[in-house]
Amino acid sequence: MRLTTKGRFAVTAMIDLALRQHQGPVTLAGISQRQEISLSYLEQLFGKLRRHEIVESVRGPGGGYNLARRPEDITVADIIIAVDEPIDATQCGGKQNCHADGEAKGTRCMTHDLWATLNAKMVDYLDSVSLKDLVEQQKDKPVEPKPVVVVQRTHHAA
Amino acid sequence: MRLTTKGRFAVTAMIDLALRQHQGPVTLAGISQRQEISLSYLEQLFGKLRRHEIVESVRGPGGGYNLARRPEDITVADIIIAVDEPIDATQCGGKQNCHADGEAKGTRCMTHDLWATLNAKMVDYLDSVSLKDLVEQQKDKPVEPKPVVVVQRTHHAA
DNA sequence: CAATACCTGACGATTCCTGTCAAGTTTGGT
DNA sequence: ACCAAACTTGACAGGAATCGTCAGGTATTG
Repeated sequence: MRLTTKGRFAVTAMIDLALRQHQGPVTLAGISQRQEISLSYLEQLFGKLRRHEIVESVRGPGGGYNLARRPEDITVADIIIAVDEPIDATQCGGKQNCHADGEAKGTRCMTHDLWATLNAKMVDYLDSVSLKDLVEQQKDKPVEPKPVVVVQRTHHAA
Repeated sequence: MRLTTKGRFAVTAMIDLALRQHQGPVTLAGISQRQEISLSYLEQLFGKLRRHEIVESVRGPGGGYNLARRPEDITVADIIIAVDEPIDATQCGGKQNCHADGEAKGTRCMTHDLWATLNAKMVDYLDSVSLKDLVEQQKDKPVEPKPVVVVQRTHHAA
């Protein structure tokens, strides 16, 4: 799983959509204005989200996008995977020399397990966060001035 | 924290280095051949790793790179941060409109917490894995008799 | 007709990865 | 001791891919 700004934009847009969808279809133009994301980029993103059946579109005046599922059934992982699509496995996914012989036997695919585990952890976490969580979290603390917390070197308590 | 193939290459190379450094300095040419990473790219990567004092260089014939610290004191997070350097905070790190006012008050920096938390989780995990762990993990199960997965000759693209 | 989704193409900017060349350091011959 | 060669790092240039935007069009529906 790749983690870039693309996924961040998609999640941001989806949160905006989730916040407003009770008012009927939400237009991309509105999201564009509120979140300061270019309309063209949103179109690309929502094209992918629609094809992954995360959102549904309504055409014509008064149209826009709706969530295709309940907010609690849409996770951050769903969104990121939808827009980042070309996930490669672990460098050796298709290559035949992953556990191949040769002098580099041990070293060739050493990173396979590492990335697989890392990827699993990330997906695991992102899949545990739903749109509903994000929306509610936002409502709980609207604009709280919180001190910058530096999370560092803590032993992972997964 | 960004997660791209760049970090993966760096970690792969560092594992190769960790495995061989007891034989003296390890050349990038060797790593390039064994791990199939272009020499030029390795040079750039190790330039950053050296400036971050993760590796040390020895010039001249017989030269190469050594770990600057013990394997157990070098984490995957160190490596990825070294080569990916331009970590942005969370989109609003430097912007003043993170918790700014305006009509989009609630939605503007909604993703701040999400990405901050995600980032912390990732760094947390990556920081819990040292080079020593990776090397030992590899030695534990050298070539486990795992069922050969289907060798699909898809586009060899990454 | 107007508003909206939806598609295509093109574009600058940034990043990814490779190729080539210059500079430094040790080795070995003379 | 000296010079040339071999080996290595270090730095610059450039193509390839991606990122994000812009402009234009078509289709659908109120």
